[in-house]
Amino acid sequence: MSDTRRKLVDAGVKLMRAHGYNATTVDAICADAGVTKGGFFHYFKSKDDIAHAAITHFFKEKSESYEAAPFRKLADPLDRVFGRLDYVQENSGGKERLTKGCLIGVLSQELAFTNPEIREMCRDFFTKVGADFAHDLAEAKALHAPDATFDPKGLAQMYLAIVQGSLILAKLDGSNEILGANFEMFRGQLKSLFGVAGSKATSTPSNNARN
Amino acid sequence: MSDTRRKLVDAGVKLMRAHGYNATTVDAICADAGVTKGGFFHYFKSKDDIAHAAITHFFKEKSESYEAAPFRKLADPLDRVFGRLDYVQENSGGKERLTKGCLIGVLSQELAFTNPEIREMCRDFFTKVGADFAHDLAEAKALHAPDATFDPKGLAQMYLAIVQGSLILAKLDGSNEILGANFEMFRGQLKSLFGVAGSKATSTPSNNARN
DNA sequence: GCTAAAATACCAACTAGTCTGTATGTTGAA
DNA sequence: TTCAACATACAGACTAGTTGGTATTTTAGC
Repeated sequence: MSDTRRKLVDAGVKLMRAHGYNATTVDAICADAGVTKGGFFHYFKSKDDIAHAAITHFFKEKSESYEAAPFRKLADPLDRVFGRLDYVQENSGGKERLTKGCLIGVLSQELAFTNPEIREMCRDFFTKVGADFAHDLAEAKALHAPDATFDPKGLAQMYLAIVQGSLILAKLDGSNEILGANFEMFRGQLKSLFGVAGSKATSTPSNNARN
Repeated sequence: MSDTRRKLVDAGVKLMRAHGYNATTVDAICADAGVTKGGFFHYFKSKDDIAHAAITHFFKEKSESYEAAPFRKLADPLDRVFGRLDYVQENSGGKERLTKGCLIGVLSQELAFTNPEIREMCRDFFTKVGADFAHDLAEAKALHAPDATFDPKGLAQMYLAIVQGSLILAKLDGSNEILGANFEMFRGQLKSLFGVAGSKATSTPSNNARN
């Protein structure tokens, strides 16, 4: 893969994450990547095209990151559930001034009603991320709370909404504290649903990251 | 207040809700309102200016709507808590094809890093909506669960995140079902936190709206 | 109560600048 | 010499905002 192309995609992801699709100009992407217009249109046939590439790249990067994350190795699925939340928090910027959001969330808001292709790509992203989490939740339910009535897929959707909503609020505060606070509540809800009294899940090694 | 100005603001709210700030052109607002450019710039000194007016109008409209909502009249604060959720659901579009989101959520995503004034207006909106809900939550806590450890303000923030996050996901689905599902989960969490066994809150007259 | 002046409410056409995308040129490697 | 990988320059469309005007309403003097 060409180095120039990669630079352009990186710049596209970075700028669109921060400012959205419409406010990100091709010139700005070129400037950030250190490439001229000719170089840009050599690799992408339109601005729309680089948005597709940005989403694909963003998804791939996140997938690989989460695939290799420490919580994946935990044997107990419920530990993986809580471990995932810790991991998301650790990788969400922390305390320094927040200057980016979720690319998919931003593009969804801006283009869902006008760009069906991008809408489907965003939908696919959330479907896959949600299904991945739901998988752990279902395993954890089978193991720890087989008689509970909650729906793992519904819980995963709730997780997605909390993340995306928290990121919007975090943008306004310029800090990601809100994500941590909301995750802490979500953990409580999960513990309640899984019948964790506060001993099992809270004492696992991966579940004390508070950033 | 001039009728023309009101038409422009209505068009601005409508178009920005659906497409965001940058994708909404002044010409489009004028066309939707049936006014020419000259008319527009007679009432607003810039595009930025009408965004301010749109936020103010949106906030005022929502405030009045919620101030007059039926749940306000309920005596028990916990009933008001659940009644508010019902009310939000009822007024969030329902089943027909979704063509709008939350103006404040959209503008936050797009402008939080580039337009400090609008960022503060959005922040103010969420602060006030959150405080309003937190007020009921605090009263409900004092009455029903004085020994519980949860923080009403934190719960209200969670509520805001769930709404905003659900609206993003709803845009992708073209339906608001996800908001209903997530609210149902949130109700469960609230019941758990307030120690409602399923009898008290679920049997109140206002808490069975499922749309 | 009438009228002239002034302010308000708008309109149509235009400007200056920005944006995406194209057409054409250059360069270095195979 | 050919071709991929860029660069430069520019065309065409679009956008925010301006200008200069006209119709309508409001105000003020008599």
